[in-house]
Amino acid sequence: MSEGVRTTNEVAWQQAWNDGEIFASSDDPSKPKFYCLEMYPYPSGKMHMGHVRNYSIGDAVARYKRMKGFNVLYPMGFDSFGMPAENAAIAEGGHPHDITEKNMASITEQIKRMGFSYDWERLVKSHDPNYYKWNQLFFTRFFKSGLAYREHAPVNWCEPCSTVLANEQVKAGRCWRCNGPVEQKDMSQWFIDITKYAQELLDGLDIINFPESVRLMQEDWLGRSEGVEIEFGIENSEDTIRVFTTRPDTLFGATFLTLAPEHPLAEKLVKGTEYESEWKAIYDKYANMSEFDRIKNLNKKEGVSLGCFAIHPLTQEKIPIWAGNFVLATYGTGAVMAVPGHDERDFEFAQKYGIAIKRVLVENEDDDPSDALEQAFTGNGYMVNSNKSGFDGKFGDEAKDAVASALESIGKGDRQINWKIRPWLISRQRYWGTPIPIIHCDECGAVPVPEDQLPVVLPRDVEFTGKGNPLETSESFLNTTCPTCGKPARRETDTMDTFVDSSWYFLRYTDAKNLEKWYDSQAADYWMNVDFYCGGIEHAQMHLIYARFYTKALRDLGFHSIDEPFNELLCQGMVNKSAPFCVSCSVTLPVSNAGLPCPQCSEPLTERSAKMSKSLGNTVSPEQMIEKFGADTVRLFILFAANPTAGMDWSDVAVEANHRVILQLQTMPLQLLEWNKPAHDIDAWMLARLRQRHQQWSDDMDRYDLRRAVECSHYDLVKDINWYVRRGGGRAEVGREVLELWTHMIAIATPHLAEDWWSQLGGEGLLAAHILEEYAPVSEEDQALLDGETLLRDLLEQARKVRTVAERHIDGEATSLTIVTSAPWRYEMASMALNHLAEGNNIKAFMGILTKSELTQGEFRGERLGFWNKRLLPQVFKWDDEKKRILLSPLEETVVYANACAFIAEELGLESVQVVQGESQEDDTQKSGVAMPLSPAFIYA
RNA sequence: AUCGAGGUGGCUGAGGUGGUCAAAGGCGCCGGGCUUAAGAUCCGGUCCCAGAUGGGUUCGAGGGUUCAAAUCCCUCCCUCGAUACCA
Repeated sequence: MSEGVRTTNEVAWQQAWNDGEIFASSDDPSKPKFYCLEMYPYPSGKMHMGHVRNYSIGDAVARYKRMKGFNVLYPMGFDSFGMPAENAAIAEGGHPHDITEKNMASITEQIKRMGFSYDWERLVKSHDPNYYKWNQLFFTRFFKSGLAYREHAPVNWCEPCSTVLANEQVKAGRCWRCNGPVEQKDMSQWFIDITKYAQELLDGLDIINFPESVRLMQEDWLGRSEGVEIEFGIENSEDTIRVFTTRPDTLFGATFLTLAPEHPLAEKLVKGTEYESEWKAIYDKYANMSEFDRIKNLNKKEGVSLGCFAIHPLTQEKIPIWAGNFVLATYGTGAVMAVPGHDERDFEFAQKYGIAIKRVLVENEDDDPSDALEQAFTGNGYMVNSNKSGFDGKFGDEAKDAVASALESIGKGDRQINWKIRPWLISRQRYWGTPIPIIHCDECGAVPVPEDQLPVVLPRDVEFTGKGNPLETSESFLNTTCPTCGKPARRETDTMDTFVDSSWYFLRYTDAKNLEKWYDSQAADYWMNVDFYCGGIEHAQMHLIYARFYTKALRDLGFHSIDEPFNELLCQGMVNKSAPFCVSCSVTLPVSNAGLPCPQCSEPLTERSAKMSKSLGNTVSPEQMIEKFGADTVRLFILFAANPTAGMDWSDVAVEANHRVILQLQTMPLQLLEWNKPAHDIDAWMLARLRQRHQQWSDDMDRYDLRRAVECSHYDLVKDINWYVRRGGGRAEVGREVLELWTHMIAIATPHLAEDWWSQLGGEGLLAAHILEEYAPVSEEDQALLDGETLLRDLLEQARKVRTVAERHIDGEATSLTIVTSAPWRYEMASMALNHLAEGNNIKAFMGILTKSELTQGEFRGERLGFWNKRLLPQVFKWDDEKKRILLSPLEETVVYANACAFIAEELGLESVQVVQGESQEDDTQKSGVAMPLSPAFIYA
């Protein structure tokens, strides 16, 4: 290593940032704010590559915005309540609190070692009573406003986790965390009514910048459907059955009604009849079946007749009432009108039980209404067979509307909107979460803990046996007095879902040190909403929907005035690494199988990239990588390997390559600061290039295209500088200017290296605190300079290619070169054609224009028209946009080359180089016919 | 099964209003020059066959439209993600 080149001491810079409190942020309404956030992690013991990627992206954005003069809030915290710590306590002894604190300490250290620019002062920990106190306060406010309530209802129970789960946490009938089966249990539980905000949550999706996939997932989850609730009378009964349908246009095809087995009317209708035992059987079978089993039995339609009849509201026909397993008690009214002709489920059911299938829609207007249905026709169609006037022939929305209106006019139907989303079940029968601040009193019922008695702190005197809720083992916690009547009472032992914690932590960050209040509403209004939120897509419908809901609910209670928490969401891709893969078994195997045949089929294995996981053993430890290459290398690699949203493959070779780049970059300040050459024409080019690079880089950063930004700052600029030097540049002033701006540009990915540069430059203070001045955009003169060098580089490449050929002809080494540029009329013809195309015209029409043009009159007509057809026409399509722009610009190729003759001669090792314009007076070469615009003829001698 | 997103050369990544597209750029790799040396830099190569500007086969597979398709249309396959009878 040459003298003066510094090896970056990353830890020292981290210390300096810390000592200088560079990243501490304060409210400052005079500056534009930027809130950059990553999803706060659960503190498992180690940082993994997914974290590193996530935070490398966020940190780059935060540093960029800070540099551009924004007042940046970039906080970090821990989602530190949750089951893993409690499970660890059960399995290994210890206390969840201690386990959590220990894990947090170690992961914090690792995160800090990466040099991320967090404001650690604002650290938020979910398990801190100063945080969860406000969970409790919000809950009591929700309770008072009716948004939170307790209800005895069937809920999802996960036995392995021994707690209930929210709907969102049941994935394919299994627990999102442990993948255990989920059963239905009737329990008294706490809910927050997110459904009140369903419409607003849906509407908000249009104004925020979420990835399309997330938007769709949330839309699906909210599940808005418009339809009609229809009332059916029951024969010989005062009762009625209401059903919800989105397809009122098929009402005339309803040949039976189906109730969920749990529907209250079902029991009533069969009570004491011969049908009771059959109904009871199906009720017992399905009412408590786990969701997982139910899904397994999907498509096995099963039902029983209830032995009575409903009255069709429009035709007064008698239609039988059934109970069926495929009707959900919790959606709509728990009852459906069955239209086997136009619904697949009803069709299957009707076929199985021999119920009539009636056609009431035809696909095409002139189709035969009496055609039998081979299968359900579920699309929109033209109404037929209604036997009433005013319906047949109507299609789609018009048909739905006609039926809905008819029902409304006789008071038998109401237009309604139904949602799939259910109230959020927040009770958990576990210890390690926020205690729900409720006291149960025999006299007064469920009473919220008064706000001045909050927080209700988690007690330490509990036993972690793995059975039941540990809170129930704490007598000191359980026994209390009723805040209303003062009599002995019991505390609620359920704790809150950890997603409650993460539903407002971003608000707490805006005023995290406040011990008196949840947060100051002005602070929240100043910082919110989050401008850039980066995290994994796995939270698309849990966290990201709860957080949006909480923001709205808290707004309505006057805590702030923000509608949406997150403006821009970026879901970063996964970090993968190759693992053995068997093509014929289509299975990925642990890395221990590398080099061995497939254990199942004995075929040789190939490699395939797969998500890093412990089970495959294809993980890479961030700690080891930092140890070996430093944080800057890891960050650079991660940002450069792929777009933030794309999956990326970990590659050891590529990491090393990036490390070499870092080593090379370490030498740059020394090199640039030693420049002492005199002024040169190329100086202006270098500065123009610098402006261009800065502009590209800023544009890329503004679009969060970090890969391209890093390519620009860490790769392209190096090449530019090499070219500058090669062209004879090396002026001290230029070196300084380049280095100053460039230092800022490299700081977003490699901040430690940048600080080294800054100190070598003698920059004031720490670079991380330095705001980049407005930088001039690329001017027209700049563009001309840039274009000129582009031409020159192309020329050299072409000249080299021709040379080897030429030297065989002249039978020896060339010593001189004559460059013959195109004749002026060729340029003119090219620009005419390009303009013609740019105006959106057809190229075929150009011939007509050409024949009338002055260019093709007189003695040259044949030659020039031939040139167009044979040479220029195909070439017109070959030029890329840049070349087209150059051709249309005033820049003269001949002048560019002529000014660079000495350089060309030097580059090619020639004694002399001349440039002549084709067909000019100086041109005695006879070679101008070969020359094309931007592609001159070369004559070596 | 349904609904999204997507499949481009070792990787990354442009292009996608049909025409110089064998497909930009970058990375990696290979060869060479320069060097005491180098991670620096420069030149060349990197689908196959040629080697004085040529030929062949390519943009998941197959078919179609066209003078012309990576680009348009159809079918299929694969990958990833979401959903799980929502009436």
